[in-house]
Amino acid sequence: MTNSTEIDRFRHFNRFYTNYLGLLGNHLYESPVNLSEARVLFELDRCPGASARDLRDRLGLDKGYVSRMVKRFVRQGWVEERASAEDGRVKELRLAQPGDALMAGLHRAAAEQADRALAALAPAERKRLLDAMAAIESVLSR
Amino acid sequence: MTNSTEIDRFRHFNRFYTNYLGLLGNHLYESPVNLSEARVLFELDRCPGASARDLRDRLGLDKGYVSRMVKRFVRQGWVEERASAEDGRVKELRLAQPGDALMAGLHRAAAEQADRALAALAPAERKRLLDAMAAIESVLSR
DNA sequence: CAAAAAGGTTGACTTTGTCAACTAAATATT
DNA sequence: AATATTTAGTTGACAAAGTCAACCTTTTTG
Repeated sequence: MTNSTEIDRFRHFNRFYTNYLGLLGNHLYESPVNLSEARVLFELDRCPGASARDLRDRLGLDKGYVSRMVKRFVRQGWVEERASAEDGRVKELRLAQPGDALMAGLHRAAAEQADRALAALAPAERKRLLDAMAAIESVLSR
Repeated sequence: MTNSTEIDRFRHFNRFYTNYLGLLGNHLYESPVNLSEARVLFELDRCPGASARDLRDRLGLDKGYVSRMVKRFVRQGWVEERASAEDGRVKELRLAQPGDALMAGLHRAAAEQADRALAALAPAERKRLLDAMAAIESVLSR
């Protein structure tokens, strides 16, 4: 059993950061996609050729939800699908050009927002923040 | 304009932690409340006597959504409301005993989950994680 | 080959969240 | 003091987000 103040600190941060991300995330408004959709597009940007299965595994989304989402993205021309050579059941998904453009816009908006958040900090604090983020990720990604 | 790799690092962490919280948050399943509801109850636990207005300000929720949520909580006996002495429009909200019990259960479940996450780490890593969390919170809460 | 498992689709549905119009109380304006 | 404006909360109607289970097809396993 972990020390209970450690548990409290851990939980406190998670609440804090849930709130913080909620504030940030609201700026995703005025975009044509919601958070889950943005995550899917982002994943396809990062991993062209991923399958719906990959997406739902990596992002923890529902089967039917992803299926419909992808279908809509294809209809909108953002994503294209092509049958996998190895497995006749799966479709490889990748961003089509309009999807790239959309992602570029999302990236730009997100970068501007990140910039605003970081620019408010003194250089030393910014370093402290980014080092701490790297530390967390390094500890938790195992 | 912030250094672009700083922006990338910041955004990278936010994506990473969104995923991480998503994984954690799914354990809130098998609970009778969803994330927003849990946040509201948590806030009432922390700040007895808060108004619906306080809740929607602090948590960024919709007026009508909060109103209905509170109404349901009252019906379920989790929350009690009493008219404010100073302002006839507002109702002071606080957890009733069954709400306290519910919160205790949520706290216990969340603590167990946190414990599982932390117990998987070596003491040195755990310290590194918690220090990093404290650093982030201290930098960002200004 | 037959049976079981896995990827994906679809219809029906629930949950979650939003919007705008409204009531009543408080505050500001003349 | 009377009127206008603003604010807390409520409500109906609705939209968005997400879930569930049945189903078809292809692949894998026994």
